[in-house]
Amino acid sequence: MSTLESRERSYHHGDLRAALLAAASEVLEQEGLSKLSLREAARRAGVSHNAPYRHFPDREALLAALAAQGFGMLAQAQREGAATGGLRAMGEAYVRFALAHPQRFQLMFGGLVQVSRHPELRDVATRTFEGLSGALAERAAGAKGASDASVAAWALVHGLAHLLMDERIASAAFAGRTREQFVRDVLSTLRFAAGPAQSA
Amino acid sequence: MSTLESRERSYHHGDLRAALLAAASEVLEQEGLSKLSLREAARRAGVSHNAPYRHFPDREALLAALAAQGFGMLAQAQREGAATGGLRAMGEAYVRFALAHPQRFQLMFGGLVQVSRHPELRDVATRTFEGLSGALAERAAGAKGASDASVAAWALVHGLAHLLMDERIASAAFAGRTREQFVRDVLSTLRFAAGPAQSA
DNA sequence: TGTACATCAGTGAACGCGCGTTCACTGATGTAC
DNA sequence: TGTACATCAGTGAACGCGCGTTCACTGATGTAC
Repeated sequence: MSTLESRERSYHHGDLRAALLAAASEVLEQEGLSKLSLREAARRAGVSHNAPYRHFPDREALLAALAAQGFGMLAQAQREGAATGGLRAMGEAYVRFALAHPQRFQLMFGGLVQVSRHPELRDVATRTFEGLSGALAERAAGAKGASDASVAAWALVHGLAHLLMDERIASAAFAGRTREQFVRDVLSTLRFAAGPAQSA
Repeated sequence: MSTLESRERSYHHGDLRAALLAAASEVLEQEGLSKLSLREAARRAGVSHNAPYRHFPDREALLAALAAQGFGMLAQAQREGAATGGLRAMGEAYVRFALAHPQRFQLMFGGLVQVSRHPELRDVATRTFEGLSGALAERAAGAKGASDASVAAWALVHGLAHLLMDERIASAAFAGRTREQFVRDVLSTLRFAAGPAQSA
C-alpha cells in the first residue's frame, strides 16, 4: 500500500491544510468568491465541516491564506517577466496574471480581507510590490519623482488589469488585435515624462 | 398638515423607491456592501421587510440601481472636472470620486452585479466612459493609437484610485504631500508617447 | 356628485437555506519510561 | 520492546443568525359610470 493510499484511509488526513487550500482555490476559480465557505472547502477535501477549524481559526484566515498564495503567484509571474523581457514584460505579466486568475485577483485586491489583521498577508503583499517598484526605481534611477513614476506605472497595469477583467473595455477597442497585443499597445502609449530614455 | 406629514402618516409611502435607494446608500457608505440587504434597507426606510419587492424584483436589482446612481455621480464629477481644469482635472476628479465613495466604487466595479442582466446599468456605465474617452480622443485627435491612449489614461486613473482606496500605497510614498497633491504628481509622471504636445 | 370596483402598495407570518461557530466526543499518533 | 499517557486531528450533532423569498391578507387610491 502506498503512502498516499494509507493517507487516504487513515483517520488523520496527513496534510489537510494544504488540501483545504487546494479545495478552496478550486471553489474560488470555479464558483467565485461568494460560494467559498469553510463548509464547502471541507466538503471538497472530503472531511467533516468543522475539521478546518484545526487549521484556520475562522473563515477570514482561510481567505487570507488564499490571498497570500495569490501574491506569491503574482510575484513569481513578475520575476519571470522581468527575466525574459524587462520592465515592459513585467507589466504584461501583471495584467496576464489578473486575467488568468480574476477571482483570485479580486480576493487579493477587493478589500474583503482585513490586511491589518493578517501580518503574513501584509508581508507577502508588500514584498510583491517592492519587487515591482524596485525594478522601476532602478530604471528611473536618479530621476526626480522616480518614486511617483513607479506608482504611476503600477497604477497603469493595475487599472488595465481591472478594466479588462471586468470587461469594461468595449471589444471594438481591440480592433482585431489579440488581447495580448492590445495590452502591449496600450501600455506603450505612455512614457515617463522625465528620467532616462525609455527603450521599450 | 403638510404634504410631508401626510405622507409620513399615510399607509402608502409616497416614494418608497427613492427612500429605499437613499437608505441603501446610507448602509453602503456606513456599513459596507456586505451589510446591505433588502431587509436592512426596508428597516431604515421604516417599512416592512418585503415592501421593497413592490419596487425591486430582487436584491440584485437594488444593487444595480445603486451602481447606476454611482455612474451618474461619477459622470457628473467628471463633467465638473473637465469644465474647470481640462483633462488632467477630469482624471483627478475620477480618483477623488473613488476615494470619497469607496464602497460605491467597489459596487460599481467589483463585479458583484451582473451588468449584462441590467441594461439600464450597462447604458449609464457606457455613457460615463464615453464621456472620458471622448475627451481623451479629442485631445489626441488624429494621433495614431489615440484610442489605445485613452484606454491607457483611463486605466491609469482607475488603477490609482484602486490602489489608494485599498491603502496599497505605503504612506512613505506621499513624502509629506497631501493626497490631492500626490495624485497630481503621480499622474504627471506619464505622458502620451505620440500625438499632440501635452500642456498640463 | 356618489358609488362600485379594479388596482396598487403596503403588512405580517412563515419557509427553507447555508452559513459560522461551539460542544462533547473519539480515533490516531508520538513519546517517556 | 512494551506500555501508559498526553496530545493532536478528526467526527457529528446542535445552535442561532440573517437572509431572500413566498403567501395570503388589507388598507389606500383612482377611475368608470
